[in-house]
Amino acid sequence: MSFNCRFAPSPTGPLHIGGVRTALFNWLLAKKNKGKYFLRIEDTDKERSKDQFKKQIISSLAWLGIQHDGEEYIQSKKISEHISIAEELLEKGFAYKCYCTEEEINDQKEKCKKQGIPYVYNRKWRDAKDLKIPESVKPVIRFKSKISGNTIIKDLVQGERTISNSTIEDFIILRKDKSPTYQLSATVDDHEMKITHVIRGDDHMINSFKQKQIYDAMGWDVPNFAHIPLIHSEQGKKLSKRDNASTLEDYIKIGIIADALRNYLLRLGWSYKDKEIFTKQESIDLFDLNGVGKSPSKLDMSRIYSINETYIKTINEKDLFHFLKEYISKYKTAIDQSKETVLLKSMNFLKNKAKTLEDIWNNAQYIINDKIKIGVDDKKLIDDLSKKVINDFINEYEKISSLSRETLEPIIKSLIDKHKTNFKGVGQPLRIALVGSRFGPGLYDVILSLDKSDVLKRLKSIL
RNA sequence: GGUCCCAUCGUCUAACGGUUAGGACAGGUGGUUUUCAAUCACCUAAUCGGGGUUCGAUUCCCCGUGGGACCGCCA
Repeated sequence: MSFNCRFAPSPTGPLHIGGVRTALFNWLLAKKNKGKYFLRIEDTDKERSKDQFKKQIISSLAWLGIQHDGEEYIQSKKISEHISIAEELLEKGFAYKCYCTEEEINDQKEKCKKQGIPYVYNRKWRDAKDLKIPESVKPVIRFKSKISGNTIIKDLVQGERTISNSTIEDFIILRKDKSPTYQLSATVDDHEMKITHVIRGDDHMINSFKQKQIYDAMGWDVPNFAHIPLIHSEQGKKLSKRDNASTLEDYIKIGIIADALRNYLLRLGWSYKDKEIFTKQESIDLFDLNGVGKSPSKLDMSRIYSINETYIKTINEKDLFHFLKEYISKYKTAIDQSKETVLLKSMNFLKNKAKTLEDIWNNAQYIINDKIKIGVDDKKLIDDLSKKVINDFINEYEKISSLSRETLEPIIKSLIDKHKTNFKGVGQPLRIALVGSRFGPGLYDVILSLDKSDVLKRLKSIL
């Protein structure tokens, strides 16, 4: 059996984290089964579709490492084919022209609302031999939905789903301006693209029942459906654009790395035993629809940070540095080559205190900025004794010919003895002078990462 | 309101009729440490309620309760 999957977003806004997960699941299923994964841009809403969003969707997915097979499929280019299918359905008697005006429909909806009964289009023109066709009204084409019986979909995630056909109205497939609606376009395209597995959000369940009827009418094979539960906000509602941190961009901005987010999204709604960390290859090998749960899951920021931290500490430092550089070039100010060299050498300890790339950036500020800023509270900690300590350190430090942890350690120890204090009494003033804060990387790491002249300059300037 | 659906620690989830209900994140306590972090050890914490079926229900069925999705000439 062949596996053709697709992700079909509409470019009407930035790519949503829920959409990203849908794309991931489609990609995973295709890759696992040696099938194809396609990207289809559903841009038939001319008003709201924007080219910038199309680009953003493609680059976001690329960032995550989800590469689609072939060219992206642009739905708007296929409109004439969609229209001809609508006409075919009309000819074969599976669809009909409806001359109701929008006002007429709205009136009916109003009435139903007042009476508290559910609105269903009254099928006025479904079998309207006796009705006079109004000259002034441009018709829409409606699909003749089944009136009785049930439709069953064997959903790969949800199991067997049944709906009473009477609850599905005669939905519109061609608008009065002759443009196809989603129900038609998506169905025709999925058929044209030979899609075998449609993985999409649970909010599409009803659409699958409608679309199945189009497949049946055309005599086409119905694809397998898998409706995955939605991702909820912390408030427990379907994620909307108003929720913060709901677009991919928001996570990239705070310094989440792609593999970590991919791993997080993978485990949101899917699981494999007790395993938490999956390489990309493992996720392909182990993924299957049986592992997808049925209930919606909430976004958990602390989990994202935690997985990101795991990745930051696990991946090799060269790769990490590469990600950091990419991050800096996008969101921070550029740094020069010599600083980059120091940074690369310092990754091994800068990363230890970081949950995100932004944390690494912050930890590295004392390297990046020649002029360090000392906080007010930290400045207060520099008393006369501190200055004596710093001064003593300078004298000893200047004498050292080869700098290393081994040569530095005896100096610190002797200063602790001399001033009858503890490590904090010596380390804190030095760290403040060097980093600008009493918090920071390990003292030896700091001293060794800076040039000798730089260390002296910083220490002297505080005296 | 109508239709469809979901329900295990705060969160993500494991246990596909038999476990002291497991893991991870978060939270807490303690050890270590060079500040902050990290790390190590330990702890707290869940089967929504009620009925069945069964020798035995987290698991199967029914009814409540709670939550969600959909109800566009948007996709």
